[in-house]
Amino acid sequence: MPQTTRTAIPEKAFECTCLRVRKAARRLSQIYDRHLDGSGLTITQFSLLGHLRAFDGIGISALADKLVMDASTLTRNLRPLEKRGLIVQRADAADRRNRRLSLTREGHAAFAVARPRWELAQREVAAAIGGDAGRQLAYSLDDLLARLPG
Amino acid sequence: MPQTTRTAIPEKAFECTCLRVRKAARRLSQIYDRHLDGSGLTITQFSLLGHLRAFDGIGISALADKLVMDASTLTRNLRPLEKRGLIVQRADAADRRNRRLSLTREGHAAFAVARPRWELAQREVAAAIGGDAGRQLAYSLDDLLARLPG
DNA sequence: TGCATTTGCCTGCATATGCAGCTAATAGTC
DNA sequence: GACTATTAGCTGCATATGCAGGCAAATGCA
Repeated sequence: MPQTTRTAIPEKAFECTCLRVRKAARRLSQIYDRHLDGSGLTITQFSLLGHLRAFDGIGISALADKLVMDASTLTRNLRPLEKRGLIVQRADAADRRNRRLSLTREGHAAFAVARPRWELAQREVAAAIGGDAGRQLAYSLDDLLARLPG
Repeated sequence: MPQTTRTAIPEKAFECTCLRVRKAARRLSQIYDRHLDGSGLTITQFSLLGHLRAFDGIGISALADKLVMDASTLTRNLRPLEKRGLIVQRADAADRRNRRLSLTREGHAAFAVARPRWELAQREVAAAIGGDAGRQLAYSLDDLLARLPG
């Protein structure tokens, strides 16, 4: 069937891995943020506090690496949290370029308040996609990140 | 081994599906944007032009749905493209609330210039994660989006 | 010690993201 | 036709994102 349409208009747009992942990220962020609504934290901020809880005293660059995020973005994302007193940064005595990040008591409290809401989001997503698929997806994404270093 | 550490500091932060997908999205966006550097388009803008190419005359809301994106975000993302003359919007004659989006000749040209660069990024990622894993990931993400409607 | 390099972080700029709330235009009902 | 409800899109606000380029502290080397 040669050239039935000269200017072919495909029903579907091209397949793009990046777009797919970004769409999923937007949908998931929306779901998590809705669950966190009322906790005073976005999912970005919750993840941040969670990391500071696990890696107390970590510096900006090291944390940015863990989050696969530009250090300048992290600097700015920390600002509202610091202004609200949820985190503190102090210069490292040994190397004053380093800014050691820590949760305050209020930061721990905010995380604790948000955590059950986060768990509901986590469970909702796991239920929707299925346990096996969820584990498979987690593995795939970790593998992707491992194979595509910055 | 009871209570070796009272204040347990886990070596790893919590497992969060949302964070994982967002990290992957950031890494992939970085890779695609670097490949597109010099084309004058970001991967966001390239995807947008690609969709307008496939869905000529589509409205803001319908396109936002396809992109899993808030309509207000899309409105703003279109602005720089319109200012540069890559797209046009005209009110639908039949329903003047609708703003029909189209690529201009310059928009088609910009897409054509960027496309081979995008293909390189696409191939680089596919090579890094492997063909089977790539298809599996695409399936998983499409399934996730289908199971988690807005 | 002095100087070049590297490292850690920040700022300026531009774009990306979504929610709440708004206006304009249409559709539905009587 | 008039009133109401719905729909499409935009604006204000706040946060999220990364690159280029800057500054200051530390390091390496002569």
